[in-house]
Amino acid sequence: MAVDKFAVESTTITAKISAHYVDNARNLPWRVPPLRSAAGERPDPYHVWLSEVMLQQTTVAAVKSYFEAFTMRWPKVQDLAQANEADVLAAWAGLGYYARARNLHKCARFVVEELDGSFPQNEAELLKLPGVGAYTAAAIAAIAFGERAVVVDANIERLVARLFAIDTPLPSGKLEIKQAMDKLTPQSGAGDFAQACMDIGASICTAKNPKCMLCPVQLECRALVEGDVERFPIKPPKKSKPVRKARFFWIERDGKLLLKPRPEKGMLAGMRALPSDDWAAKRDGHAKLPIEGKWTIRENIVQHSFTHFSLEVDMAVLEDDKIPINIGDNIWNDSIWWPLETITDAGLPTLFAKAVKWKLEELE
DNA sequence: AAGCCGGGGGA
DNA sequence: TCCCCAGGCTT
Repeated sequence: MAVDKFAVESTTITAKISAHYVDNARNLPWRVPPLRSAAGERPDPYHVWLSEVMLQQTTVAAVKSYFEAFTMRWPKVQDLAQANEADVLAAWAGLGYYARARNLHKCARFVVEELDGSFPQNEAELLKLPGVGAYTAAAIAAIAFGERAVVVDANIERLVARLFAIDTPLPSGKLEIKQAMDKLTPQSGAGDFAQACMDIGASICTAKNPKCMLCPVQLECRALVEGDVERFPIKPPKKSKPVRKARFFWIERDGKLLLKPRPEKGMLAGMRALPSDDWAAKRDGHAKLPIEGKWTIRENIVQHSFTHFSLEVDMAVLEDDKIPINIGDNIWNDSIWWPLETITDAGLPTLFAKAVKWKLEELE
């Protein structure tokens, strides 16, 4: 009778990764340490959900302070559900991908109003929540509720592709990777196993310069045998990033700065911002000044890089000292005069925060 | 399947 | 500099 060597290998890998986790787990604010987890303790589903959403395409280092701030300010999902969306967006400022903050708030309200404040306890129901996709649903089900869900994030994708030398280019290769992870995932303790894999992906099986000598499954790794670990996973070629230009408008009166919320769709949707030309609509060079007056143009005050383009920013400063108080309403119907002393509370996305910082330092 | 959506940290 | 990250949603 033929032995499934693949299955034997998977069993060994699972055991070694699980054992490694006991002594090498990262200590993270939203995580129950492995020994307490093995004793049956589970993390607060609200904390798991919040951290998972924050961690989407975002590093642990960037998330930590935001997680602490959110849980301090909104200790329970009911608190978050009662918050104003504008406050949630402002608290999210700097983390990026702001649709996450909108969906977070929407999801909190749904859980409180429709589910009596309890998160769904299985992968299929979690998947229906706004902002919860395939990865996040599996992660919450496994980590918070102990379901045997197959978790695949970028760390696990890399680790598994290397372990089995899966050379099907992504995204097609995702299916094979998920099937391999399915074989690795234990019947119980799927949450800790997923977190163990993610820790290895983050600290050992890194995209560049992997530390294979520290890896608990180096003997089982086919990519290491082949001698080119970094080749996996195979990714499609990256596209070039165009450089675009934007112009911001600095309109100040009595120590207050005129802000204009972004449109509800597109870049930085719904966030408070400096008034600007319509750079986000790929209409560079249409920097028509919003009102008549004495403007000075400061060239290239800020550079900023987004996912699919980078931006060079000019700032037009209105030097008129008799700006009408209702100037904003004359041009836009939703502008705000914000006191410069508390501008850091305005929740400006980093792009605009950089520009404000430049202007305030320029005055010194 | 491909495009859109931020920002920071590490090398 | 470039690369990548505990992805999801829309088209």
